[in-house]
Amino acid sequence: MTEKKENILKAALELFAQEGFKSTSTSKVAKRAGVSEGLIFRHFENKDGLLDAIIKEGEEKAKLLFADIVLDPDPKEVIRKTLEMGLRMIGNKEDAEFWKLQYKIKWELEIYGEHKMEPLELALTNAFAKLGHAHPALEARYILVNMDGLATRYFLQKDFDLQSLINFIKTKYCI
Amino acid sequence: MTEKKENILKAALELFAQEGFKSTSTSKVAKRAGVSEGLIFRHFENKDGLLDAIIKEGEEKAKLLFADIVLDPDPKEVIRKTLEMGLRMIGNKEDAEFWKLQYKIKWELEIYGEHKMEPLELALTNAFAKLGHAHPALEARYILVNMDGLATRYFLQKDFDLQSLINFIKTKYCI
Amino acid sequence: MTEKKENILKAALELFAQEGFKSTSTSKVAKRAGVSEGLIFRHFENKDGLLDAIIKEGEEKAKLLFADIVLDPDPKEVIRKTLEMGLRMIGNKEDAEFWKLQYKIKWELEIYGEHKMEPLELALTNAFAKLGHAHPALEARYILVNMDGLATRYFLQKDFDLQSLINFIKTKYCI
Amino acid sequence: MTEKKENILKAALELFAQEGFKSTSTSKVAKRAGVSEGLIFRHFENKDGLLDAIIKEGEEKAKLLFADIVLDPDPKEVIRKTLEMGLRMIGNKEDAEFWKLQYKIKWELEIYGEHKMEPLELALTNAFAKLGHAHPALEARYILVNMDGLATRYFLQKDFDLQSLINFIKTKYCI
DNA sequence: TATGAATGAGACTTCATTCAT
DNA sequence: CATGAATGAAGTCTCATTCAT
Repeated sequence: MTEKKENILKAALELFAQEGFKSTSTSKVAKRAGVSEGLIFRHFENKDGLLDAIIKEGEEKAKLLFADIVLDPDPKEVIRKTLEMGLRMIGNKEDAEFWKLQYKIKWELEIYGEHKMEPLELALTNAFAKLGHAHPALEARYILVNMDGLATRYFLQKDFDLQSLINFIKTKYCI
Repeated sequence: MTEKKENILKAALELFAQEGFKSTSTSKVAKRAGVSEGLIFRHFENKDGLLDAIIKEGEEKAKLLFADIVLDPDPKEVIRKTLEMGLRMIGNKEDAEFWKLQYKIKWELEIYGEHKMEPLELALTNAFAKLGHAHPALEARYILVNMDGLATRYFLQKDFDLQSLINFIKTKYCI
Repeated sequence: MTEKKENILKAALELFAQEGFKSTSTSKVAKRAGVSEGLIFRHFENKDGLLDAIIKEGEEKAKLLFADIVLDPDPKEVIRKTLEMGLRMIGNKEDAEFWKLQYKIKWELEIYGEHKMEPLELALTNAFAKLGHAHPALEARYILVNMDGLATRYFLQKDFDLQSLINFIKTKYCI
Repeated sequence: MTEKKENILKAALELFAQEGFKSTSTSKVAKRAGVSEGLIFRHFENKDGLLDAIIKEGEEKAKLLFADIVLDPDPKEVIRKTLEMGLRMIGNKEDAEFWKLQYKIKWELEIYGEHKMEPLELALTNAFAKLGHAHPALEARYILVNMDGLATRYFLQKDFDLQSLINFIKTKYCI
């Protein structure tokens, strides 16, 4: 991957996350990447191809993040790590941008990509079962739905206090 | 409000909800509304004005919905009604479209409109306080964050079972 | 048909005939027509649509031209008119442009449109049969192939003397 | 001439003949030739240079073809060979492509290259004179115009029966 | 000789908006 | 109130050509 190609990906990620996919013109991306507009098409064929490349990169990131949670044998840890996933997602500016884009894209393109969450949901179901909960599958889904709610708020509500709400939720799960 | 003006609003609501604001051209709106393109601008000045009109209509709807909840003196009822709000939102096709649009717009324009939720959050805080919860404000926020998560899933995940998850949450609040 | 729409058709005909379809940009057409580029697409949807419109106009013209020949009961007249068709095609600048375009398009798009010639070929076959020729169908085809050759030369060879060659051919058919 | 240079010429000939000069991008040529795009410019300077090279090759081929006709002392043979030239042009796929390109180029660039035909026209004039025709120059031109008509039909009309029409023309010249 | 990344100009097309009717 | 022709800016994408390697 050449440096310019990486610049394009980075610029596109930033702009798509800030202004949305449709609202970001390829010329804006090129300008921010310090690159001729044509180069975008040489490397990614399409504007859609550029988006795909970003999403693909995202799936890799998500896999890594999930792997650490899913493979933990301690059920309490699985739950704790899931809840803290949100905080890790926004640890640095680049990560935050990346995850914000994931949600923006979901809404703009209306694809949830539930299959990506499946391993995590299964691991959580398992964890809740081990801990003796009556409806482990529902508990698992519930906690993940929570994460979507938190993301919605964190990314859209300027002064949203993510940290304290996550702490509060943790107390609910006795963590 | 003339019939044509209403057609425009209806067409715009449908299209904005389906394809997003940016992706919907005024000509598409006009075509679906069975109206000349110019008429949109006579009635709403610009495309943004059309969106504003739709959002404004939305606030009215939301106020009505919230009023019923906020004014209930029974704290358990406040919580129950809040949880069931989601089901009411999607009772008919038009309502579902309307609420889906609200979320799409939020993500596309990145305005959460937290002020609209304030009365409801206060009422919930109050309710949890009456019921003796330790952190009524956090409980209130938590439950609303949940609603956003549910909406995210319901609108984006094709086979999401909203009903059973709401029922499950109700049991958590002993309702 | 508004005046501007006609200007577009006229400008496009001229430019397509002079420089070819592919080599003529829509912006050039718009400029020559004294019209905004967007208007071309409002009226004709596509650059291809613009070409189609021109071709369709052409078919009408050709029909009129052929009708006069085909309907003549005198076989000698049918042949004479066919041979002189070439001269009529180039009677004025606009007609010449039009017919030149027809040939340019044929070669650029590789569609001969043989069905358009069928009535004429039949009429000629008939005429040669009446005159007692041994192979009327071949004579008919031969004379039409000649016309294509004449057009090729007339439009591509700067100093080609169409008139005298047509006169010469006429003597071959004793006309 | 290196192998790659020949590949380029071959690919360009094929593509220019199929899709036209303007419609064929240098990148398409490079791809079909299995060569980097830059190499085209190293060998031919520009796209026009590539076309020139192809045309120049064509003139050589035409010279060879004409030489055999022009040098024949028997006037009947000159005429016969001229008439059969068409069939020889399309003997194999590569030849057909080559000659088709010559015509496509003529129409796309509007250069007839009449000088190339001059020797042949003179030889034909001579032949018709020897045979005692009244207007040998016109006869010569007429027969060549016919060839252009035949080429037009053969290359553009899918089901055109070249052979039988050439045979028919031969009978006209008592050959 | 040969590659392939990179460019800049320009192609076709869309779209919000204006305006005469 | 309503139409629809018309515009100009901007959007996505293509392409001949250059250049460092």
